[in-house]
Amino acid sequence: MTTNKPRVVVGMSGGVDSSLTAALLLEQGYDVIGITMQIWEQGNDDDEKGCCSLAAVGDARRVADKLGIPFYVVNFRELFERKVVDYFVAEYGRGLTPNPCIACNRFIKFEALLQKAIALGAQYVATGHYARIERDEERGLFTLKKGVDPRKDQSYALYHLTQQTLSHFLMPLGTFTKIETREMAAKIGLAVANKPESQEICFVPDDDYKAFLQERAPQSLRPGDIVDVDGNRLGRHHGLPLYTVGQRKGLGLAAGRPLYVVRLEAETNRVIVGGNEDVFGSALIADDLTWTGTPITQVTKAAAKIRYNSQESPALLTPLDGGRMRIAFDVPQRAITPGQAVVFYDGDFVLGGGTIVRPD
RNA sequence: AGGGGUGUCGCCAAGCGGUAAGGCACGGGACUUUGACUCCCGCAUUCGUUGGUUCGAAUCCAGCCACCCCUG
Repeated sequence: MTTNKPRVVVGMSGGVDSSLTAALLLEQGYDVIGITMQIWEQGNDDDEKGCCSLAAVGDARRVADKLGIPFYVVNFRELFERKVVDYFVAEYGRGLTPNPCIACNRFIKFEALLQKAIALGAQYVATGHYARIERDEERGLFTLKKGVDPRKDQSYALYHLTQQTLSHFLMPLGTFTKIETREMAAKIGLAVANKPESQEICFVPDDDYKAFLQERAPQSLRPGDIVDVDGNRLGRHHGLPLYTVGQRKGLGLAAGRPLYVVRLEAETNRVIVGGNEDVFGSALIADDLTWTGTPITQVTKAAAKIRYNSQESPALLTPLDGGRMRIAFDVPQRAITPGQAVVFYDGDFVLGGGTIVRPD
């Protein structure tokens, strides 16, 4: 009954990506086990969304059955609530803008799911992310690279991967484009081949995070002043968590020209607004740094990416005391947002990243 | 109480006799494994009000109303 085939646990969400991942690894000769993580109670289970939607257990199970692989459902609800949801709410409460997907990857997939896999006798965990994990034999290191499909590259959200975790992860879709994924999925007859892309925050109902905070942390929504960069009081806001740097919609201010959030001032509970030109900054301070390989300990040129949906940009990285890093961009960046992640690249390689503390 | 000015979409604002620009805000959609940005679409049968002139008025005339300024 036992074989020499390496065993891999595939995190199956019920979507095309993770489904094809399982199929591909099976084809490559792995001993594949499918696992769907239960992370949140979802009221409306006909609403498919999120990379890890509980609602999709049915789809995941059907794919597993079709592939003929063992399938399990694990309950990570408590952990998810603590590591992702609580973090999400707390960050907003501090006037920051969190990225829950990154926290989920870091604590749920890279830690909890991996532990589960090991407990099941697997050496690997595989996900349907569009990123490449390769082995650099010369240096004896694992590397994390961008996915080859520039439109789908998800390496940014994976920067918390380290040598330790990289050695246990497989992301076979990194060398394919989304189009190819769908074609392959259709070719082998996966019913989920044409499921729509996941999006929005998986644990927030109706894509309305503001209503979610309203219900879950109403005490964090304290009204305050909206002030322009010169200190003129322009209006009132309904609570800092409802806004983020660079935001235009929702201010309700008719100034003849668009106004954007320049920064959130937690100490005074004020939202500072200005013109688009006021939203640009050329440097930032980051902390909570992690590295995929060798840490950067001296001034280094690299490319840095400020948010999921943006291009990385050339910058000078300067290590500071206290585990911090100063990132100075060659070209000013729009809406440097505290709480978001900054990820460092060398070409296609992810070097590591950190959390944006503030513009500098 | 006199004199002057102004009243066009939630805000700002074109229009000056020929059948309501635009910006902001707002709503919807697209994009998107976070929040944003961006893009696309929508958004006054009606111009303070009542009459009048005219083939035809937001645009001309008169009364009324409201607000603003000045003088008392």
